[in-house]
Amino acid sequence: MLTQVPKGTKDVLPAETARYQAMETLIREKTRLAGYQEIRTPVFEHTVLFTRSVGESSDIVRKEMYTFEDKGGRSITLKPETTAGVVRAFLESGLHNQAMPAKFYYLYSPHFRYEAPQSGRLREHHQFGVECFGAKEASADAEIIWLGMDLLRSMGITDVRLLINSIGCPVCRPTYRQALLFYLHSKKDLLCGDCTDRMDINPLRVLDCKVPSCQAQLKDAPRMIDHLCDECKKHFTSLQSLLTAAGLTYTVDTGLVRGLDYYTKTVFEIVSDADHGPLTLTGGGRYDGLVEEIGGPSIPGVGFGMGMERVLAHLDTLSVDQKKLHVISSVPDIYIAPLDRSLAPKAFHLLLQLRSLGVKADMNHTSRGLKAQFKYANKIGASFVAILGEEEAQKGVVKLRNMQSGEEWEATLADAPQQVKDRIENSNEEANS
RNA sequence: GUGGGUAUGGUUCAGUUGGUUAGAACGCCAGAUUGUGGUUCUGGAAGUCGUGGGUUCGAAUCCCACUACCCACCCCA
Repeated sequence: MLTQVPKGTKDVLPAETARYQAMETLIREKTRLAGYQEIRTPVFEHTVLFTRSVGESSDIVRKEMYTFEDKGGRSITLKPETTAGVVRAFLESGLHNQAMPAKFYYLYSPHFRYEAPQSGRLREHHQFGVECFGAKEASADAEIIWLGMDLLRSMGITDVRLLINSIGCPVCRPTYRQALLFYLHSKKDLLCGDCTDRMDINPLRVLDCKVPSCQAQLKDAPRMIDHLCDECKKHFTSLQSLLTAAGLTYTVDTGLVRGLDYYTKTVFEIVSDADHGPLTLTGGGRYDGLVEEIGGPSIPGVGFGMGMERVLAHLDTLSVDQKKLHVISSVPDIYIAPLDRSLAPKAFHLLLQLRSLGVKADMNHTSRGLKAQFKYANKIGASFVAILGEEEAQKGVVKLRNMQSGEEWEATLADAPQQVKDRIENSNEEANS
C-alpha cells in the first residue's frame, strides 16, 4: 500500500519525462503558430459545472467522477475533462468581452475518471487540448482538426484515421431523435440490454454500440446526417471541403457520437489502430450551446482533447526512423573525477565553469575510488571524464579522457572548459551531418 | 460493474507428486597490487515466497477469503 500507486495512476519516471517534455515543446510551437494561448485551470471545480456541461446522461457524470465534499460543505469534483473549466474561466474573467474569436490551449492537464484501468485507459490521464470561442464558421472546425492531425504527423504518427460526423443542433436533433426512437422501439427486442437502457438516457449513443447483433439492426436506422437542418448541412459540407483543401483524408462515420452531451454539429475522432483494437488519440467537436449553458452569452465554441499517454504509447509502436519527436538528452557531457576528497573544491570550481559555458557537467559526490568513478561515468553515459589528482593539481591541469575513443590529454584548469565545449560541439555537428 | 490471467530478492523468471538453511540470470556494491570505465574472473548485500485464515508432523507448493496488477467487455483520451 505504502509503496504502491493508486489504481489507474502512473508515475512518470525520468526515462519518460524527457519524452513528455519533447511533446510539450512541439505542442507549444505548433499552437503558437496557430494563435492559441495557454490557459491553466484548477484541478477541481464545483461539481455542478460538470453535471451541467458534460451532462447528466453521460457515463462520465453518471458513474466516473471523483466527487467529494470539502470541509466547507461544497461539492467538489476532480476534473474529468477540461473544456468546462476553460469555459468557466473564460466567462468568469470576462475574456468573452475581449477580441473574438479567442483561442486557448491547455497542456498536461490531469483528468480523473473512475474507470477500470487497462491498456490505454487510466484513472488519471493527461490531455493536451484546444478551445476556440466565438467562431461559428466551419473553418474554425477545420483549423482545429488540421492542428490535431498536424501535431501527430509532426511526431511521426501518420497511421491514424480521421473520423468526422455531424450530430446536428437543437433545431434538427429533436426531430431526428424522435425518428431514431421510433425506429429503435421497432427493434427493441433485438437490441442488447445496454442499448435498451441507452434508449432512455441518450438514444444517439445506441448508434455507438459495438455488439455485432445491434450493429446489424442499426444498419437501416435513420441517420443524423440525413436529418440535418439547412444550417447544419451547410456547415458540414463546408467543413468537408475545407478538410479536403487542407489535404486531409477523412471518413464520414455516421455512427460517431461523443460521450459528452454538449457537442453540436461537428464531432471528430483521430483513431489509432493498435494491436488490441482502435484507440482514440484525439476527440473533439463543436459545442455551440455550452457557453450559454454555463451562464454566459450565446457564444459558439469548438475544440478537442488529445490523450498524452495514448499518443506516447502509440509512438512506442513506431519504428525508430518513423519517430520524429526530438527528445533532449540530459546525459552529462563530462564527469569530473577528483582522486581525493581534498581536491573537491578544485573539481567543484571546474564543474561550475563548465556549466557556465553551457556544458552539461557532473562530478563525483561520493568517497569512491577512481575506478568506481569511471564505472559510474560510463553507466551514466558521460562523453568525457576529467581526472583531477595530486599530480594534476600541482601542475594546475586536469587530465581529460574521451570515453569513446580512449584518447587522453592534459589541459590547464583555465583552458579545459572551453576545450571540452569545443570538442562536444564538434562531435554534435558530426552527428547531425 | 462483469469475465479471464497473474502475484517468489531492484528486474525477469525457476522452484519437480507439500519435505531440511528458497535458486538462477541480469542489475547493484566491492576486489583481481601502486591513479582509469565498457570485456573477463572472484566475492558480497539483497526475499515477511501479495495479505489473512485453514489442512498437515511439515506449505512458495493444497483449500478458502481478500487485495493488487495485466487483459477483455462497457465507455472513452
